[in-house]
Amino acid sequence: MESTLKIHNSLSREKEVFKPINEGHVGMYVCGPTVYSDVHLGNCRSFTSFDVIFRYLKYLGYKVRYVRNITDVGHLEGDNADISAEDKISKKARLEKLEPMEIVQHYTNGFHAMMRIFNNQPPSIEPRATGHIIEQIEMVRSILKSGYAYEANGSVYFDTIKFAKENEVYGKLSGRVIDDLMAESRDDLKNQDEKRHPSDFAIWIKADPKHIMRWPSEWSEGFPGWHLECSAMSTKYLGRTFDIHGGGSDLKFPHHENEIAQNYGACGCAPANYWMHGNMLLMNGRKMAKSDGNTITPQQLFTGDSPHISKGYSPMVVRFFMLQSHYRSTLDLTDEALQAAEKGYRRLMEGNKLLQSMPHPGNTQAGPLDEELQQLMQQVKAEMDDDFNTPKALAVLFELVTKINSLKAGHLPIQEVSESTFQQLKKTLSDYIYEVLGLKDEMEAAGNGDGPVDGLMDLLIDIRQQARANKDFDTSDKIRDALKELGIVLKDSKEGTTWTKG
RNA sequence: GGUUGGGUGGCCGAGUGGCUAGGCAGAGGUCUGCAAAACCUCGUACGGCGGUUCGAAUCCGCUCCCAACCUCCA
Repeated sequence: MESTLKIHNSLSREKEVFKPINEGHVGMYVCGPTVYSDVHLGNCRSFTSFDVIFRYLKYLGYKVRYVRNITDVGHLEGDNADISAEDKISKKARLEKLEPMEIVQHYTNGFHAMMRIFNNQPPSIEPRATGHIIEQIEMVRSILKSGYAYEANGSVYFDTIKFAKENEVYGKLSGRVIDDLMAESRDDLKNQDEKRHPSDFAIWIKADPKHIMRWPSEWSEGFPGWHLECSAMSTKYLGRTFDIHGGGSDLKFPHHENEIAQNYGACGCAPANYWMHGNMLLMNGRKMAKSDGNTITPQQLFTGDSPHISKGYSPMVVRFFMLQSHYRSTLDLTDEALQAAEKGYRRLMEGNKLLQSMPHPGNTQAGPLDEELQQLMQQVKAEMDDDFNTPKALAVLFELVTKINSLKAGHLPIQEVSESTFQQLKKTLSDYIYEVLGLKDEMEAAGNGDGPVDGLMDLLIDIRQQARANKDFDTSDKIRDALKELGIVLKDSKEGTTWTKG
């Protein structure tokens, strides 16, 4: 497979030509959610970005194994979390008087439901940390064996200083300066006296007596540290070194940096060739934060039940809104921007619908327009090949929509468009909109539905046409206005009248 | 304080050393019974100050501001 795909690699901070380890196959690991609360809208953006990446890789013909984990143990509360902190799931379970696995199940279900609402495809494998305790213990053993970890009071810590001294890789991804790291004195340890150095992190944590989640091991009854699950599960399902590792940019440090250290520590090799990081979602130019009220849940966004927005926006409008920015840029969520996205989304979908309903007249001869269309279609792919540039790809799709509308209106000569280009255009547009970008048509289409509505609409349109023919504009406008009240918009054209919802 | 990434027209958002991004909003026009939709035309935008260059929003330096992560303080 000749690949022209370029991916921005966070490790090199440059766009690199994508070369998979196994020709035609891609192994991709994306850090999934810690299921201790409802999905955050920012997470939805991140997973949507990787969904499009997953979709496009498949569109290119790759056989993709997409692994996205569920973290259901090990992620600790608080900053610089360690032995003194509490596991997020465990804490929630204690507060709500539920089994930890009830918490996990509840929020996993919610997460899945939300992914479906955003039309994100499920990953190929979705492993859970608690389902891979054995693999994680195995990995702790390997790291201990290679000398990059030490045991203290039943917990096991990764020795970052030793690792950093002996390997060039620590800090490379996040740009940490190792000298600064080492310069931190032992006085910084405070009550983390089990650690030899502040930057060391736990890979196995001895459970204190009141901790609910615990598994036996040779070091203690305890649980694995956060970061370890991803190292263990990516290795298990994708191999020691695989193609793409993704996640939100907030995971670069410490999570991904430590993951890399663990994998090197366990097998002496890099986990992934390409690291990809999505950027954050802002609202009104500031970060979303519950503390100052600058936050909105996906549900509120859909219903409009929030002081930050004037109305509800459908999931596909939100998805389209996200796709209009590049995954590596921050995206500012504002009411105005969402309104613009809603109109843009509809314009795109209407354009495609119109195209799909247009017949080719036959007897045409390819002219300049034919070539122009061919060029635009190639450009869509070129934009996606350039580090999944969805905003540029969309811009080109909009140029095609303008052409389509002009063809329909007779402003552009359809005689210049060959049958094969026309069919190709139909396929390209719908492939990109539905398969690659993962948009869905939320508007009920006219004409191809079932049930009595279509018949009723035909009748109303017919009555209105007659009224117009009789210059009875009171009646015709009454029909149009009343339908508009019901959310149905009539569109008149030379060929007749069509209708759309919304 | 450190690391990383940003500051683009009314809003969102691409991009690039000289050639139209795109969407939305706005102005004018075409079409229409009137609208809507659609099409055509229109905006001398690139945080600030210097520098390099024939030419910079795009490269360099300084400065201000924003965000994420980390650190410090509490």
